Amino acid sequence: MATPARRAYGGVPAAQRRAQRRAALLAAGLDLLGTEGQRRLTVGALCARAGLNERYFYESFATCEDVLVAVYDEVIAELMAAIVAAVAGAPDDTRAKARAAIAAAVELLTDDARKSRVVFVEALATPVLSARRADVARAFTALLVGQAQEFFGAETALRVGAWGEFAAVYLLGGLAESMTAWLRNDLPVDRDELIERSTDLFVLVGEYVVRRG
Amino acid sequence: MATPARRAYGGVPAAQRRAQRRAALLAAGLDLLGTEGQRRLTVGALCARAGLNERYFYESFATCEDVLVAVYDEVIAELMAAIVAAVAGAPDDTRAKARAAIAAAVELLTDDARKSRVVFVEALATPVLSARRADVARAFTALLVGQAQEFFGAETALRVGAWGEFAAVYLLGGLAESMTAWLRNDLPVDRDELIERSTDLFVLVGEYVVRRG
DNA sequence: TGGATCTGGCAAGACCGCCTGCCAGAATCG
DNA sequence: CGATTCTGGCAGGCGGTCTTGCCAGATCCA
Repeated sequence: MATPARRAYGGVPAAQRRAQRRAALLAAGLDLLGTEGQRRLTVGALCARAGLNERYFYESFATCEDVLVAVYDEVIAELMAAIVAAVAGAPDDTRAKARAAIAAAVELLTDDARKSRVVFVEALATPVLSARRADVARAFTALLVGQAQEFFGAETALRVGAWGEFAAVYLLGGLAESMTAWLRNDLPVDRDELIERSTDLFVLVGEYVVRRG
Repeated sequence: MATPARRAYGGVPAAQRRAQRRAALLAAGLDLLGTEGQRRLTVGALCARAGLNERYFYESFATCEDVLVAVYDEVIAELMAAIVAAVAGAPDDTRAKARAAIAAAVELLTDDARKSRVVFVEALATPVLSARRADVARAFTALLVGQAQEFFGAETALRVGAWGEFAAVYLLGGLAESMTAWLRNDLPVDRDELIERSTDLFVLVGEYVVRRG
């Protein structure tokens, strides 16, 4: 902007108006990305859905890719926070912790199909996001392995090593695929069964890895 | 074409030339889709990579989406054929059959990273392909459930039902995620271990479903 | 050899998205 | 009130893609 915002307008200070516009763009970004997909995430569509003039796009972002990244990071942060909170609030028991984490993820991502599309579909296809998704996958794998170590003890953890990481990747991939299949109505179970049976598989595989590692 | 091909040229009959051009476009399509992604799959790029004039695109396809679908179908057909052949040639034993199928899929998709990208990435993001991918996922799930029924018997299969389908989706999702993680060098195992450990998990989950179904 | 067909190259017109710049009206501050 | 700033709308140059049409040279068939 040639003339940076300084003055209050409509009783709202300049900094807050900027923040509101940025938030409106992000909300529009989640909407577009989660329904139409990355191909339709254009400056024009974004501003039209946000009810803003195109000029204001460049006030908050330089390119559409920046919006892509910001939307993705927002959803991932929300997901991480929900999982961490759920695990912290669950009873001190392997299965209860696992169930709480799975339930938090499933509920967040199936309550809002846009978020699930962002995480499971759009994150893969765009170059900028795929690198980020790899980081996220590593983080979730580490989180899962770390949780398992807390319950099975550090000595067993040492034995587990690559096997544990491999199993964690499998479980996360299976959870992702089962969520997308469920959202397509391709899994003849209700959401509670989805959570319960996923927990069963997490526990089964976790115990198997410890036993055999 | 205003004047349909009739005459031989360069010693090659018209129908064969058409088929060669179509095949060249499909090869270019796999190349572009598997490296650059759907965004770069344009008429111009396709014909440039195929060494053809843009006019010839419309001889074999009406839109770029048609190329997308043809490339995807080709890869899936190849994958299905490799799996079916591997299963048919394997010893009559649960684990051997499972291992053969997994090895065939892993080898085909990791030998050619373009195919893995088409199947695991591009198939999700494009509307035309995502519907197709859902069909493919159902087919693979049915194939896996069917194979399991052959070994555990029809009576147990009846008990298994939705549980078996759910577990099959999980295993296929896990296999997909582990392959993409392996291709990113995020799994500290070699390809034989990837196959062997995947087989372990398939057998583990399969037996669990039958036991508990 | 002459006419028909095949081939690659090219360009034009249309559409779409990007990004900048200009404008008039509304709201604010001194 | 007057000057400044904020706001939405819009137009235009730029680049990319699509699709059709034309052309000249190469090749084939009669």
